[in-house]
Amino acid sequence: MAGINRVAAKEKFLRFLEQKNLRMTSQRQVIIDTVFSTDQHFTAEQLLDWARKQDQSVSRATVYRTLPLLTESGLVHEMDFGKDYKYYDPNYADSPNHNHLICQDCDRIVEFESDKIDKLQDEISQSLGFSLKAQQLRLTASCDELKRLGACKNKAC
Amino acid sequence: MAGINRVAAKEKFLRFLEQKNLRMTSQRQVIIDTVFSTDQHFTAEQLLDWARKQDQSVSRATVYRTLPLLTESGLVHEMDFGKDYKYYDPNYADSPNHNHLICQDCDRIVEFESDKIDKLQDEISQSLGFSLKAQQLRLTASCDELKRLGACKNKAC
DNA sequence: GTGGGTGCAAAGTGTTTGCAAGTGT
DNA sequence: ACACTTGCAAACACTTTGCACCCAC
Repeated sequence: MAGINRVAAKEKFLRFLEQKNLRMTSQRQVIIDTVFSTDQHFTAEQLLDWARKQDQSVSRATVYRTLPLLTESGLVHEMDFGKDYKYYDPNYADSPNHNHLICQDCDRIVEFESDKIDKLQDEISQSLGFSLKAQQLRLTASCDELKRLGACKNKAC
Repeated sequence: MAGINRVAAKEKFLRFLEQKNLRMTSQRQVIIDTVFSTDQHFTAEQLLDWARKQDQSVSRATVYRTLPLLTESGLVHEMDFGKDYKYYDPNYADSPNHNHLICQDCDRIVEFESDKIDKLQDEISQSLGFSLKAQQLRLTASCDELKRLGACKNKAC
């Protein structure tokens, strides 16, 4: 499903820039092209690599300066997967409420949604006297396939 | 409820050290005393401050070297609240399954538990082919009291 | 006595920023 | 033209580490 709403996302980002009186530059173009042509989670450094394959002139500084714009526009979310660097998730344009399961065996990240959990989160927030604004649910799990077969179809198992 | 299981936690940590052939030193003593006499979340730097009030000789290096031991022992959990530094939560000894709601208005952190959510998380992991090992749920919310009264009984509202 | 522990300061690592030059509108 | 942007490299902030001395067992 890589970048199924790529065009829509890019347009939305353009509107975001306009509304904040910011400019579309060739570097930003390359960066958002890169971001919205994948559905993988990525780090700043990965994004820099990818973008540079398309345009050598993109600098680390510009990547780091563009990422906050992307998160502020809501098209990309900053994620913590327990590592020392931030991950960015470009799939919130398509599925604004999704959650993550990280396999501790193979580092695979599975995205999932659950209306039931969403509902419970809302109820809990209300009962504590708050209005829910955002949520982040991260499950860490181990791969049944690995345990059963001694290997799974992913990376490092 | 600050440190209700303080003694138990300290004993458990002692056993953890023994089992790994590590030693109890006066600095470690001070650090764990400090950790288990609060139920607040804290940063490394805060812990250093607190510990130094009790014993000037505790160094930043020792704090940073002790924290991984505390997390490895399971008595303290490393938390990400979206800041640039790690937070540590000493309440997992008492409530191993709790979750967090962070108020975006006043930065208050509320801990809560939910059997229903725990159960759903297990079901979802199973259905995806994994066995749940750990979970982290973080709700970001805004304070109803603030909205209604223009102020809430906490810090910065 | 020996192997782990400590404090100090230097080194790391991911990220941010000041500056002078460049560029979209 | 003006204000926003860029690349570069230096600066940052938090955390980790090498080393010589110290101390718990």
